[in-house]
Amino acid sequence: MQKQPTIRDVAHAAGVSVAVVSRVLNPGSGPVAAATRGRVNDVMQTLGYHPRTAARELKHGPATTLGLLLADVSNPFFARLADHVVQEAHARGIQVLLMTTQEDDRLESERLSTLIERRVSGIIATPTGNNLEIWKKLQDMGADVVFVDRSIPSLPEVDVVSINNTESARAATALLAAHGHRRIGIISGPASSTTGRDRIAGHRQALEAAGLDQDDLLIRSAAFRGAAGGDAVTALLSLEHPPTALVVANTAQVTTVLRRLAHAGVSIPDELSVIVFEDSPWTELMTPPLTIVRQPIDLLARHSVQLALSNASGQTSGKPTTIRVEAELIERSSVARPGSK
Amino acid sequence: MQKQPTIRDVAHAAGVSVAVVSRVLNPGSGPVAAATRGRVNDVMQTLGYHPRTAARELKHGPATTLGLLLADVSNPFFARLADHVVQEAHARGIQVLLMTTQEDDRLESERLSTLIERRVSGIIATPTGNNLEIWKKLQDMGADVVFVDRSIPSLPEVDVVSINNTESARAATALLAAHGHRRIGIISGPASSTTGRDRIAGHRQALEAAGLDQDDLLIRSAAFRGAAGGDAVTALLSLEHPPTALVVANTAQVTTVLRRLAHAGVSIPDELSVIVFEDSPWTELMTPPLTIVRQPIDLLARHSVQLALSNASGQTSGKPTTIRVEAELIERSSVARPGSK
DNA sequence: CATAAAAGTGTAACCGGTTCCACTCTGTTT
DNA sequence: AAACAGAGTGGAACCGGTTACACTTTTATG
Repeated sequence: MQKQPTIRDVAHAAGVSVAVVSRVLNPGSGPVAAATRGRVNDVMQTLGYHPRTAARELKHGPATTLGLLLADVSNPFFARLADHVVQEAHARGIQVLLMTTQEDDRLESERLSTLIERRVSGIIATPTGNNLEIWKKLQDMGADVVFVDRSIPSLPEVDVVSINNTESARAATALLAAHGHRRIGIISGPASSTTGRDRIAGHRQALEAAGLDQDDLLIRSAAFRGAAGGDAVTALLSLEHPPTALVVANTAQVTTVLRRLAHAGVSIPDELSVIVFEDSPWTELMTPPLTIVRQPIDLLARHSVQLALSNASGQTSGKPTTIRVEAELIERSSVARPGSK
Repeated sequence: MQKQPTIRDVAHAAGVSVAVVSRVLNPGSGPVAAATRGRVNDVMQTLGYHPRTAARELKHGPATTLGLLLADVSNPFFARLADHVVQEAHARGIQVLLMTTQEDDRLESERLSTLIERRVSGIIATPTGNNLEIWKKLQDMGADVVFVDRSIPSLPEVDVVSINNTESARAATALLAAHGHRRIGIISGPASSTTGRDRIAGHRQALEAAGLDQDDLLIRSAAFRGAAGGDAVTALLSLEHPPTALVVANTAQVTTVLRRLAHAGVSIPDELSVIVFEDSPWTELMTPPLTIVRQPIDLLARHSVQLALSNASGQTSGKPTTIRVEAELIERSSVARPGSK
């Protein structure tokens, strides 16, 4: 990497002071004669000058970088979220530092340290649920943290953008109940996650509204990573009274669940009706096409970026904002009446 | 964001000079008495001190940030690539600035400017194919550019990591030929992309080796974005002599192709044998499970990061490196003998 | 025990921008 | 004609780290 020209090189070559060059660089920061501006611009062009972000950021904090801290990006849900966040940020001239936690507390805390050292203007994160002290510290430092998808109840001061998990799960289970199912299973996220808990709560609401028994054996919490979804399926199928319908409310485990069902030779929807929380184009290509809960990822992203940046620009309303967007239940063909087997 | 403590605050509180604090911060940069080190560390702890990356980067270039410039991250292929790149980078203490081009030259050039201004230590990119001058300039600046997945032939000086596209497509088409297919179609990426061209070349090699006619009507180039894949399917199906087998060599268009086939009521593999370049878990869940070409994304990522960083550390071998990893053809059930209809 | 070598520490310059303030030079107002 | 506003510019301090160098104190060596 050979030496790049600095602002002083440009100033010298253009026969002006660095202050003038800086003003050319930041229109509105002071007056510059049109002729001078032209000359400076020409020099910058021929010298191939690019101002260094690092130097600029030394003065003021970087209002130009956003930290995006996700569990992982292999999961298409997070991938699409990342894509939209990046686009929203770029549209505002902001760059995104992407980090992943692999759902691991220790990694999460390391990533957070890095973000603190970078003095990023905002952080959008799917928290693992631990590292409470660090999140609190970040808040005290005045960092603009937004939790997306999940949240941490013991940190009520943080802005949150998520889908209405309770309602989505309620609607899914209600649909199955309406088809006449009386034993409806659910495989949700870990109980330590708000998404996991909220979806189970919604499920229970629907059961109660339909006047159905609440059999805790039909409620399974599976970790986000690994093959926990498959194991939950096996457990459900080997029950004395297995479910006739299943809500897969853990997006990260949908494919492992379906694989296990296929291996077990369970036919959908004849033997088992299925609704999945997942919006991949593949769900429609399955045989039968799957009934899904679609999460409006673009909205999640837009609101998150907006919150992270509006806070940064000092519009601290004081109260933390919680935005809950509605998911959409899309009926296809994986739900039928029970007992058609 | 309230005022954060600086190195001078720490120095003052610990009763030492900033030089000592800096040495504590960077072990190996000079001697510090054990007692002093302890005291300084304690002070940093209680003050909640975090050194600012921006200040550190002012001195030397940032050997700590990598630019990752992808088409988009909605595409699971790029998403998994991003995931692995981030993990590899984190393992080396490097952060990743994620940017997307949406396959748009103008956006690409904007992103590149940003990366130049940040003086990132390396760039891993899937180039759109344009912006030749900027890439060249980056090279002249001594930036460490690595093209991954695709490349630009007129920039032979850049390191490239990709799969062996020609061989992968050849193997796919050869498998279909071995099953007795004589009219084999291919839907590949745009002719402007190396992946698109190379896969078509491999396809032609296989046809020739099998002694089959080369009917250009069976060779379709579809853009990466939009629904071009579906349209290509329609075109192929409405041919006077439609193909009996199809290679979908454009990962971004696999689902649009399959959707169109489903809508057209084409049954796989009875009416049409299919091989897709795609490694989603969903391919195995389809009816029938799809025969696929699996791309070793982890290897692509590992090699890219390695190249981007090894160059950065001054091990410029002089000659550009090209690493080609082999894809794996995984036979499942979407290929059968023709005419079983 | 003399003396060289090494350990421990502090001062100040530097990285490359931004910005406050002083200054000059027009053109305008009374 | 004096007073003044404001455009245009430059000098120098500053942001928060790193580091070359000078200096003092220990420790090792013959």
